[in-house]
Amino acid sequence: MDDDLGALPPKEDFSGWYNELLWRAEIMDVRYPVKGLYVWYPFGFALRRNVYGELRALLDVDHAETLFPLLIPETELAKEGEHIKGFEDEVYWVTHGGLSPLEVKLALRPTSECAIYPMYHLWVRSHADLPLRVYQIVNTFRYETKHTRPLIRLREITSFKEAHTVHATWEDAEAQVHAALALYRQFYATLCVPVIVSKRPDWDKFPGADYTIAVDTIMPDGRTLQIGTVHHLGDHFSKTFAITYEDVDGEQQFAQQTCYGISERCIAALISMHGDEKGLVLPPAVAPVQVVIVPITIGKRKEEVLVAARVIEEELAAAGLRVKVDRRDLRPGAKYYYWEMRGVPLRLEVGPRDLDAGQVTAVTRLGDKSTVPRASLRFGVADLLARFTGTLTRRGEEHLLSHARVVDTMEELSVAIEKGVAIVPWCGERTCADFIEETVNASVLGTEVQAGFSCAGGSACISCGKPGTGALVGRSY
RNA sequence: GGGGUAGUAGGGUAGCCUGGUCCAUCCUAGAGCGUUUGGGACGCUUUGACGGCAGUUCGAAUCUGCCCUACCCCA
Repeated sequence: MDDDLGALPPKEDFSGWYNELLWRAEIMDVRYPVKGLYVWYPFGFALRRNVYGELRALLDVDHAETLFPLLIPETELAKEGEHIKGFEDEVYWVTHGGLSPLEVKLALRPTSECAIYPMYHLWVRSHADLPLRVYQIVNTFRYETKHTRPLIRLREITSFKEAHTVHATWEDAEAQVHAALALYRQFYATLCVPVIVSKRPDWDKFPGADYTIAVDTIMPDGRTLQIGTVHHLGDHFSKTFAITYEDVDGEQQFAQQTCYGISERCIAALISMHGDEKGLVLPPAVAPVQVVIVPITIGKRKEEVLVAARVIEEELAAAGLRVKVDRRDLRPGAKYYYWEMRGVPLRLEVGPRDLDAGQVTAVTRLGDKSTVPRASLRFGVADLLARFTGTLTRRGEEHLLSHARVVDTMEELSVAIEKGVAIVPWCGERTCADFIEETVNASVLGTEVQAGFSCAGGSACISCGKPGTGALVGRSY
């Protein structure tokens, strides 16, 4: 009766749309009986594997993957005062082994500095050991008290990629900060997710860092989502954990460090940026299924069509594509909706009419329909996928542009903040930031803003009128 | 952090005030059989639940207490 029964809630209702999409597309099952912990469905996990595969490939060029323990003794965690202050409210503690109380409580890592740096103390001996670049992909735990949300605010972050580097000089470490940012830009480019990079205000930096640079994106409702951070740690932790090296002159020096991380929020961003009311829309680079073949089997020619579909599957698989023939006993239309929900970039339809015409019908996830000659199918498919990626990138950039404004009055800022982010001149003083935040009910997210649009604005601080520079203001998740 | 609303089968709902014929109902839900297949097929058969724990009671989805979970609003 009602043709729209299968559609998702409108994307304007972002919360409803997001929650329903996560289970309808089989990304996360939110029914696990502990608050803030969720289950990856196999399909969601396949997506996760592809996304993190891209991240690994970028890191593996000059980082080594490793794995440190989940448990951190209280004695190590408490060493760095500023750091522990930033996390003490949200640490989970292991207090017992069986029925016996532990002599030293063990923390479930909220992040791994205090697990890794005691070992760096042992590993780093000489300038020849530097730079040291290591990363791991692990789960971390934070006792979140605000509303938890799958992939966005979790008590168990299941997919935290954290890199920890050690360098001889502060400048070397700063160069690593820039290298890490370049790497993250490249990562998000493969996901077709546009980003805004900015330097967090001093009061919002990572506990124990010299400074923090963050990567944000803009969600469909205009709120920002922090999807990556890069921290220059200076010698803050190396002094605490005695990470020293012998320089060329034989002198002991404190090392300079950085760390930077990305969590499964990258998948929340990916899903939210591209999805629509039919479901996921995935870039070919990470789609678990890149091409789905739907055989149109009618009556007597059923076998012939199935054979043709299998041959196409083998041909495309041999070309390195993730391809699947949907042989289930369902109407073709039901299969179209099924794969659209799961974001498959390209659907190929093979039926008697296509066989007779020596072609294959191709429909992209965004609904562009064409026919590809059977003889040059490989190239036709590769071309369609490449164009599809280009379209997603362009759409993403347009979304970012249409939700960002450069303004220089409080009135304009109030208006802009209703729909997205704004760049406003700010003098850098905390009191002015507080005033801005209270006036428009948003946050001053950062300075030295880099995005795919001009960030030049007036220079008189929007609050006090003194000289200022462009600051990013928005409401964040 | 403060306030609200709600948890009934895979999903959506009714029932709750007023405890008892309640075998509740709908669905792109599951299983089976058959006919089908160029945008969500149809018929028949069938499966399955009262968030958890305790209490009141002859009897609890319904009343009481605690806990868990989810969603919304405000800071």
